Amino acid sequence: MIDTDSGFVTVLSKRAEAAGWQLRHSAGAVPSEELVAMKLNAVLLDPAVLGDEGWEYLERVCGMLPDLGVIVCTGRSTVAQRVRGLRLGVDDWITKPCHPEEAMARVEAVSRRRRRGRHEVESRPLVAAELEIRPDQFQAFVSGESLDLTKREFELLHLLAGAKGQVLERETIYQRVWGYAMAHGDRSVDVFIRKLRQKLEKRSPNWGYIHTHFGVGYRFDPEPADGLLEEPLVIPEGAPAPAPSSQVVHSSFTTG
Amino acid sequence: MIDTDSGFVTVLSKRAEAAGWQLRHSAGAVPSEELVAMKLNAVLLDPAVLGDEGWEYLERVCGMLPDLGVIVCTGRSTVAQRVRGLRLGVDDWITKPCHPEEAMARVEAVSRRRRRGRHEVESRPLVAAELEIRPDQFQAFVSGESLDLTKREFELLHLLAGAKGQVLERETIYQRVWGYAMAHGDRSVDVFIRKLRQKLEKRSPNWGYIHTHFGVGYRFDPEPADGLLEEPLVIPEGAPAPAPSSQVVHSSFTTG
DNA sequence: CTGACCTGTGAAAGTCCTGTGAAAGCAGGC
DNA sequence: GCCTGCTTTCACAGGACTTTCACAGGTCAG
Repeated sequence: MIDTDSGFVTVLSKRAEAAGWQLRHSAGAVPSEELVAMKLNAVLLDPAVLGDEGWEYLERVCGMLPDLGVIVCTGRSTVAQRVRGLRLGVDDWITKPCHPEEAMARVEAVSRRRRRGRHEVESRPLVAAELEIRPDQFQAFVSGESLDLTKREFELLHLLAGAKGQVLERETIYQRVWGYAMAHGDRSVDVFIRKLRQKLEKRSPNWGYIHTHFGVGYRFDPEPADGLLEEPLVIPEGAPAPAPSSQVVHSSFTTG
Repeated sequence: MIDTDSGFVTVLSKRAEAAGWQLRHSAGAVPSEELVAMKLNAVLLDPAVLGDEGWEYLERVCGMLPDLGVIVCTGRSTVAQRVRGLRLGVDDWITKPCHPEEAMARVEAVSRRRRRGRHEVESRPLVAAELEIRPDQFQAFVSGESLDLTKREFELLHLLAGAKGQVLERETIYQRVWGYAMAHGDRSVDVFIRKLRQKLEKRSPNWGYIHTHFGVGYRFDPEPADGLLEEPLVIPEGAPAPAPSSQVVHSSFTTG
């Protein structure tokens, strides 16, 4: 909650506590990195306390944290202002003075819809080919042996595997693993994909798990690595070799 | 939209149309099965028109269609009523009279959050003859085999197939796939059409999918390739294939 | 039938994307 | 404070994909 109206803050704090919510309060703008770190469901703020920076701040927060619920609660406003805010990414706009119970209910409504889409498959083990992913251990295994994934690596793998078969765009991946919007030109996702591929191949060399979709993103789908040609490829002359799939780049083998 | 206030309905209908939305209107309760069938993003309703059934209806709809955005727009109400509604599953509660632009913005905000949660890539698979187009994979398949389309190729095919039967002009195609206006004399669309035809014929030789309309553009419409193909093309001289009706040019065969 | 115009085609030139190795930041533990 | 392991950033090289071009073949109006 970002507001300076101490009466309103106090009342809401009490109700929130009574409802079992965790509420943090600030009297001024909170950098979006800190908002990320707090792992909030939603933020309730009065942009008036930010002065001229209000709109800018709203835009920044909504842009960088598209998954965060944003509720504006402020004094008198024009239709144009409200529309501008809502278009900007604000989820609900309440006018002060407002009944704390209604504010609570609206925060709840926004959070509810936000949660709804979230993947519920949080803690169930996931199996794909030789790979076993155990969210409860933050680790993946191949025939009992750990891949020694770091936290980020694991989250990335978990996300991809959870959306098996679907192409996920870099922005989406970043947004869901890192928790905020990807900066233009950021290559972190690529780097982590490489690390994952390395570790995956080390323990499970005969499978390709992560596929690249050029210009789009990545897709998780275990496939036997048939790169190890069992047949000494004899191709009828005249017939051009079966074009290796042009777009889908199979996880390459680290040939050094 | 479920409301009886014809003025409000009319105004909103116009704005919705202008914004490119599809709006359906009813003056009374719509069974939830029908709501499902309509594949709505959101429903905007005034429970007052449902009389005593209002609450019951709201509860039923919110309960049965948790993924549907529900916005109540009604006359004077108490805090208790609004809180009850929001707790019940309503996503936003607007008080009449309200500015139509604000209503639009709030519907948009609810839909946005709804979509965001699902991280949904628009639309489900599309099937035409032997062809299956899967937006979630940025790829098209014929009997399970991928066509290995690149991003652009896929988008082009997706656009054409989505407008099945309709002739699309080059300018339109370019605008929708490339995202900006086509420069005069640009042949990119033609080139990509050729690539698509090649890949389509490779996997599905007995169907013609993309048709050229001379001087106009292209049209997607699967047609069995006139059985002539099974014969080792011996065509009676002088008499070419059955006279192409009007100006429709059949996709040519790559004879080298 | 002829000329102007449009589309199909193959290939070269150009652009942008991804994989990669390594160095530079950071945070936590000893 | 130093070390260690993790994350982020950087620059570069090889490729995949796009765009462009010139020409050939087809289509239409007169």
